[in-house]
Amino acid sequence: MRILVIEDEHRIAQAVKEGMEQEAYAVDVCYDGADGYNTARSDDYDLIILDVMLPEMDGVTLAKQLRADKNHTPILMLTAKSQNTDIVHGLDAGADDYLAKPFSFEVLLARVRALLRRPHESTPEVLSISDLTLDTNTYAVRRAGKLVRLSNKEYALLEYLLRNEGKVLSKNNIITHVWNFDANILPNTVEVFINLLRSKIDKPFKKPALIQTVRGFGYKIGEA
Amino acid sequence: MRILVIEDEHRIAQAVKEGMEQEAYAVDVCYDGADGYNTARSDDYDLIILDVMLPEMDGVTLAKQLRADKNHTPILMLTAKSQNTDIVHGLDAGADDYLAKPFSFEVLLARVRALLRRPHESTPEVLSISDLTLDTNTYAVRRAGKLVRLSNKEYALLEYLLRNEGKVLSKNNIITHVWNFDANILPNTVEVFINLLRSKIDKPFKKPALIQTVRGFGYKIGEA
DNA sequence: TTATATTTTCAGCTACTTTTCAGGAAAATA
DNA sequence: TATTTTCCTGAAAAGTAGCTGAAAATATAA
Repeated sequence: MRILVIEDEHRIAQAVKEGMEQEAYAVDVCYDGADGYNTARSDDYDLIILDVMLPEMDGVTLAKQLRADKNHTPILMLTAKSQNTDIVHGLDAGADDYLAKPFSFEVLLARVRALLRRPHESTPEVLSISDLTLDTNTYAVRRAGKLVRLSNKEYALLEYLLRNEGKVLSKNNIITHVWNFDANILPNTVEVFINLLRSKIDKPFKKPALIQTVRGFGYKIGEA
Repeated sequence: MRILVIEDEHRIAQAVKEGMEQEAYAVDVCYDGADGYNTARSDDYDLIILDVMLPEMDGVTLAKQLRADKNHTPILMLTAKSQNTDIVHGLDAGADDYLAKPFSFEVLLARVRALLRRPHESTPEVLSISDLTLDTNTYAVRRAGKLVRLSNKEYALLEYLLRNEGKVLSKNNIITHVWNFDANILPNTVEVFINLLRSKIDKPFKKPALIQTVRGFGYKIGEA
């Protein structure tokens, strides 16, 4: 899950970025509206967290522009304490929810999850396929009932695969979604992590492998 | 446990804040209704203490608004002595309890405790797991029957872990819940307090440790 | 005040994670 | 069959998370 944060207060941007990364989201940050608009346009984000007050281009204009471009990425708008009129403009402009500053990280996280859930309406807390389960609450991953210990990146990769079950994901797609777009990662790193995952959830089990290579295109998770 | 106090009389607000912090609650204060509404909306509090008479937005309206937003945080409403009609309006608007000014701190504390207990209805006053117990009334913590002395923060941390038994809590999550959201605390401080707790409730006992590290994700309390 | 306890930061250490590298295997193409 | 491309994989290198003893800062008590 990739999130774009457009916020000129570095302190807040940084806090949001770090917190979200902790939760295994890939986060990019832009510090002004114009930059944010371009980045949002040229990249495929799952959510945009957008401050109203921004240099270069304000949040309301930015949201309007994106919607005019037929970009439907969910937008969570941040408003300063007493800019209640902004809220109206914001929702008007196409934002999907708003949050007044200062906010707690927990609330932000709850809203983000709600927005990310929305399209599928009822994303369950436990993702699963065949006898593999991933519990987003406890971060516990099991295959055939056996608990499997995964590192943060391994977990993020598996979660991304599971959320796109059956779909073939290219290495670049995986890099941009599991890592940040400004992360300078070789495609081979994805191969290595696929390998790590396989050696933990596929190889030890005498069962049909769940992670498939689709030569020339990427990887997918699925049965058979 | 995080409490929001919305009260324009600084003297009272201050007294409540200090008293509650003494009792190991994390307290934030807002001095007018609009500010209070936004803060309550954007933050995940466990209880709101709300004055009826407020500048910008009165308490009854505020409570109604929150309930309309589907915010179910318990509300304890403060009314001036002879505003008995307010009480009716207040409870009508969604307040869970009320208290007439002037009140003694002890009474306030008792009500707060009652309200914090209520949501789960059957939330016991004694939290426990395995042979560890934490009595929210007396603040007594025991492991294997032995009384363990904890400092304020240690207690708050343990209580938070116990109230989320089995769930993995990230360091950021812990910081926002056990400290105030505007607290500038290094993640390492959490590590240090986990260490302090362990040295009091886990290490001295030749038993399986209760506090678990989930590397890359956070901590949880639970058996095995 | 001085002493005492609590809270917070700091610095060093260890183990684990992440990333790169280099060579080899497998599949596709000529 | 040789060549090219893509992927796999073991191992080295670089980077990071978490633990801990101790010091510094802060709060509380005597």
